[in-house]
Amino acid sequence: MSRSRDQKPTGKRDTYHHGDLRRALLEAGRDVLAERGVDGLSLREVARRAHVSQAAPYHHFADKAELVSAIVQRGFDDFVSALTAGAEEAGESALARLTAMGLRYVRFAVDQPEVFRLMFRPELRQVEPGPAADAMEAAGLASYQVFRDAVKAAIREGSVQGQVDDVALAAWSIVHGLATILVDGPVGMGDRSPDELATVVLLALGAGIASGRLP
Amino acid sequence: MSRSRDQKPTGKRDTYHHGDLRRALLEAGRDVLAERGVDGLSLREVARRAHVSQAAPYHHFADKAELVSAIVQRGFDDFVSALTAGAEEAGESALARLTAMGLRYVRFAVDQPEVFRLMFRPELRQVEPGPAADAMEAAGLASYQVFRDAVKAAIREGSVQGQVDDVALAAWSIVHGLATILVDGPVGMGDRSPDELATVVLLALGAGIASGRLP
DNA sequence: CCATTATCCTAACGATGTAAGGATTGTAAC
DNA sequence: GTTACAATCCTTACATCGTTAGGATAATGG
Repeated sequence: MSRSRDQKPTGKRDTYHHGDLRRALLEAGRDVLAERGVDGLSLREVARRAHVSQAAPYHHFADKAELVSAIVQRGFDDFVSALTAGAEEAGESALARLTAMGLRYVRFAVDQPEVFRLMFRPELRQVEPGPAADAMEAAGLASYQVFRDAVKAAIREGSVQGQVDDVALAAWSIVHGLATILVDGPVGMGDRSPDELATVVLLALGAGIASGRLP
Repeated sequence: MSRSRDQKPTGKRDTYHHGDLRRALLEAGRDVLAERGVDGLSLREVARRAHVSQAAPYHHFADKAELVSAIVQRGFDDFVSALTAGAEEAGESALARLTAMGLRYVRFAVDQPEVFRLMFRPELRQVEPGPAADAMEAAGLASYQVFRDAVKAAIREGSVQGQVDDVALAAWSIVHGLATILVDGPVGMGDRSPDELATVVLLALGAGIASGRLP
């Protein structure tokens, strides 16, 4: 009743009368996800951490799916940021930029495995068709576009040969595959670091898409 | 009370007094999984389909996790069978056999997406340490070994160059990545068939691991 | 200042995973 | 064949979850 009145230490409160619950729920959701994994992510637990009742989230998210979808969107945003940041660090060479993106891709997965898993899990994308679904779809496509553009630049640069979509698919596949294996894989990778493994894999593919032997 | 007495049309009944519930539960579990996906897979629903009470499964599986783990084991068995069958069809060339396995890999994922997803989902592998966990671990490793052996043969044959583990990781990554993208992917693949896409991707990698440019 | 609307809470429903205790049936020893 | 034992199954119950309904409170617009 009056408890929710004296809980402003969380920070800003720019929206309506209590606090900006939406953002608080999102943050709490990300925390729970990172701590307890996908199965431990319950709406009630999130509400608990935000110090609100179990039904309060329904004023900001239609579903649990919509909360999850918001977390996923945020994940894709960070993902795209990481990829582009990696590319910019890499300098001018389009091939080097592409490789750097691959490295960041794998690192992102290893650093935030739970978010990464959620991002590529379709049953969680079964949110009611609407703005939430569209936004998540767009976020996913955006990250693919960043990757595809880098491939296109490398082809234009001449350091890579082949059809854009073919090369992009191959590059996306091998990087996504490694990331998935490192995160989910039943097979241990010895004591080699993710960066090391990513380099190995990218070199293998790089030799292929640079060799001009593609149809 | 007397209903469970006259339900023998399901087939064999070689175990204890009612029917061989364990097998029936496994089959029902696979059905539910294929029909309603991972989220629709509940122990109670499985029990319902087997015409037993909700608590009956606990005499054959300690957990829901143990049922799932059994389904996953079965999945890995079928998976290994599919891979080796593909290899045998491919003839003598070790490289051709490796490629054929890649194709089967992707096909398996597309044909049985729900099972495939479960197979590579670690939070479902969080079953209590014990025989069930060990069996599932072994099943996963077995499928990797089949793949790795094919890589080793191709290297011995001379059609592929590089360290076994490096090449195996690259090959597994690109194939697993494509499979995952086709099954989970946020990005549509146009109207090209999985087989077509798998060929493209495998060629890209093949050119790399055959080029001798690997470190 | 007042009505409207947004936000939040309490209470409840159905579904789920799981445990406890009792009933029933197959197996085995006599 | 009868009797004891163990395996199998059922009913009941509890905590948790997602979600809805109806009522309280506080911010906003006129």
